[in-house]
Amino acid sequence: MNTAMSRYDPATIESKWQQEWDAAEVFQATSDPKRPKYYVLEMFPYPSGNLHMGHVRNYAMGDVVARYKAACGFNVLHPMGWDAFGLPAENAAMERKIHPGAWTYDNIANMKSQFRSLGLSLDWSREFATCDPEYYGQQQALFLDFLEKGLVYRKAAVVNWDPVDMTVLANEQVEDGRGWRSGALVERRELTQWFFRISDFSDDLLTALDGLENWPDKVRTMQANWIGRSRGLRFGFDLTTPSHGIDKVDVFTTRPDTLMGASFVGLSPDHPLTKALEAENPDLAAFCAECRSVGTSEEALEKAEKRGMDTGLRVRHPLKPDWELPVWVANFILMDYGTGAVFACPAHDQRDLDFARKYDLPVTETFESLSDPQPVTDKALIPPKSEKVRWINHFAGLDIATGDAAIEATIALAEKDGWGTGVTQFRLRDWGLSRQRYWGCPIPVVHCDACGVVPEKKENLPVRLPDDVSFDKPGNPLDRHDAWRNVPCPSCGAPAKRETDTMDTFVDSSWYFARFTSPGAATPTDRSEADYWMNVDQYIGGVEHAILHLLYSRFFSRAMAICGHLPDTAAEPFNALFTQGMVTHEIYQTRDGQGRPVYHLPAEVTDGKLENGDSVEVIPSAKMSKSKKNVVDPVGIVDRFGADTARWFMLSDSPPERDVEWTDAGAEAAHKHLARVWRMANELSESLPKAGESGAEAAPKAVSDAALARITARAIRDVTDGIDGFAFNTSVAKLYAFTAAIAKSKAPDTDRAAALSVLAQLMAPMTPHLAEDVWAKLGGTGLLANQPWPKADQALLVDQTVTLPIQVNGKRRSQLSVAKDMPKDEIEKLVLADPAVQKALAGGTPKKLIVVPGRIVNVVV
RNA sequence: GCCCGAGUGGCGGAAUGGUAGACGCAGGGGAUUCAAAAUCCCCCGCCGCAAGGCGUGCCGGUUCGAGUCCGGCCUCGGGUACCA
Repeated sequence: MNTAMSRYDPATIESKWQQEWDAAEVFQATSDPKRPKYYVLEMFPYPSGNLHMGHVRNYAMGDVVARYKAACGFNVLHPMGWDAFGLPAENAAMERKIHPGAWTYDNIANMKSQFRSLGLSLDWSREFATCDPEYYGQQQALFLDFLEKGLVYRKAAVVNWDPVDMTVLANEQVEDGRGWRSGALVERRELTQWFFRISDFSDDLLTALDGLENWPDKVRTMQANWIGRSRGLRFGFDLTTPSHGIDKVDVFTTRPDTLMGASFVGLSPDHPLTKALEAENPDLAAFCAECRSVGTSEEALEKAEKRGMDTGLRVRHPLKPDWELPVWVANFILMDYGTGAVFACPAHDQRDLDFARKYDLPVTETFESLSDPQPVTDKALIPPKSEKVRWINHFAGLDIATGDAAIEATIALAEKDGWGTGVTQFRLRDWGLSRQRYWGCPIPVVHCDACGVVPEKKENLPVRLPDDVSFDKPGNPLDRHDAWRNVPCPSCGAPAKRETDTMDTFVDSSWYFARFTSPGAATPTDRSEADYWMNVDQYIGGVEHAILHLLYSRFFSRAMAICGHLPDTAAEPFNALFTQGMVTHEIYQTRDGQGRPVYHLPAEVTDGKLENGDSVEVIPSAKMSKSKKNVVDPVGIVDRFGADTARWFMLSDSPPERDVEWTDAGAEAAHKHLARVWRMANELSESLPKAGESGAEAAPKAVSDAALARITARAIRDVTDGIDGFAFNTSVAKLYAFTAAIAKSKAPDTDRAAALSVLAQLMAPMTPHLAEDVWAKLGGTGLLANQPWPKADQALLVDQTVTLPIQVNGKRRSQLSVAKDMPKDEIEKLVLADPAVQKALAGGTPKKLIVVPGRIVNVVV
């Protein structure tokens, strides 16, 4: 026997079958109205330079679905591209003096070759990068269409400004209120920026969530909370003395029923009245400057210590004009929500209560608990709005009522008496898309002194990014690129200037799925292709995208449908969503001379020690990240074990929606198993008739051995159920068991070969190269990638007898093997005769006897 | 801070409200081998000699029966609108 031929050698078989698939163009998708389509998409990657294990897991899952659906007869679209604009390229440009485009395309080339080694069933003919002018040009066309439909507008908004680097910072570039490079305290600066009118769609985006039945509930809940519809009252507090031409402070509240518990009126540091007061009050100005120095992120604002300052102004209570309330500026009031001003009711709001205690402001209860009437001390009384409470001196005459009823009564009263209006408010804000950066899609407008903001003409698209830029100075290189900026006005022809802001990269990823249906089209989409392929039938990606990316994409699909680029049926673009967990790894750490942590790559650590013998501290698993050096490079794993092993391991053990820990031992076990399957096929192939010999055409078709046939039928059912239910880990477990059963079976080799062929088919979505090799060795005809999915023989799935566990008082004491359809009374007789039951009864009769047919028996004594 | 998840043996995990721990790893024992690697077989939640008891992050509840449902916590993770 030739030893080279008797060992599982993934390097050889993987490249062999990849070439076969390419040559046969198995994965190229062509629209065909006569066939049912299936569009499977994994969130496309950012081209950071290298694939990581999270990618392998994500794309292995998508590949399982794609290959499985193809085997089930669908015309499958499974494309791939690159989310290629973004900050890291500009950082690389600054740090390494390399053009962001060159850096990005190098990374893409590198990652693509890594992708190809994984043997994914991708249609590479549809590949594009969002930084390709052909792509972003169409994105600019979409922007102009949105502009025409009134879906985009400009308004002032605040950004993080680094006064030393003279540049706008992303939230992640702000650390403890300071710029990450300069260390300077950040300031909030107001700029005029472009916004998508996503908030016009708030109601629709919220109610349509109900129809997304194949989305995880958690994602729908998160989106619903994010959109945040709330019913409340908008009304004004009159100032006792008008200030700076302002005589009234408008507030929005979801708890107007607690108005009699009002303690003070609070203003955002960014409220117009605050700003007016600041000009003449240096203390207030200093306080507001401090409030603004924490940056713009909601997290930083909310986590900051709750602080405030009395403005000295007073307002009248709308229900009792002789009741005056102080007006405070407080750092926890957001200008972006409601009116940027609130009234505080400390008795029924924890944050207000903490604030009131700190500044010694009054705390007045407006209702008390029915079950436990206690005065509020340091814990606000906040029962569910559906719970009945006792009202104290309620202005609408309520006594015992729920919060919900009191809110509606208050709104009705306010509207009747004309001092307030019931409104439905959404938390969702319009989507600011302007970015003061180079490496993004240019916003295709021109600023003309005479004509104002003028859209670029569509025939002039794409507005290309200039290549000759430098990153040696802070700020956006487009701002100082006069040759690029200075253009004639598209409308009047006079000298004008291009917009130098580029688009948020979330725009790029909000429609790429639509572009994949016709990546070369001269318009954003080709409607016949989009009509055929949309929607995405299965979308797969990280749960970290649960809100922003998915919500923006839902908005974009609606907007594209309005502009005619997508059918109305694609307003919800993703029929089913699956969110997979992260890949984690232990972290290995030592300390340097100053006690600072030093991290080490897993590859540098053997048995808890470095090469020089130093032992490392093992920190529990965390998401793989470069800075913690707990990354496992897929390239190394593919070189060592093959792509099939990497894929198999990433699909085994952990449920796909949960995090998975990478361990070397697990990878080795996966490899061992694949080698075992290959070996079995190799051995069996030698005992089968060789091609050309008599009987060779009688390649294995069906398993005739009764026991093995039953096992095979069950394996088909169980593995299929696992794939259908996105429980790939249980499919893998069943495949392990099926393999062991074939190995143990005493059935004739032809039967075992037939069973092994089925195993290959079932493994094909996960380990496609190995499966092809086994299939071919066992005499399978054609490419396995083109074979239909095996069908389980239903007759073999039915059990004739069933084992019933017998519980006494809920604890298992015995069991009983009975015919599947034995009547209840017969089972009861057998149960009562059981020695363990007899013993428990001790001569008495059971209080209760529960028989759940086919499942369990419980005797209550 | 707020929103959303997750927590089961030494480890990853399985389990329509119905025998907790499938399958895999690690560990132990054995077979094969001159020896090893590789491979194959068996055992394997904890305490206990045993009978038996205890066990799904913690406390309580519903139920004949709870890992699963409900209430209250704890810890870890994701998001928090300019990271993608």
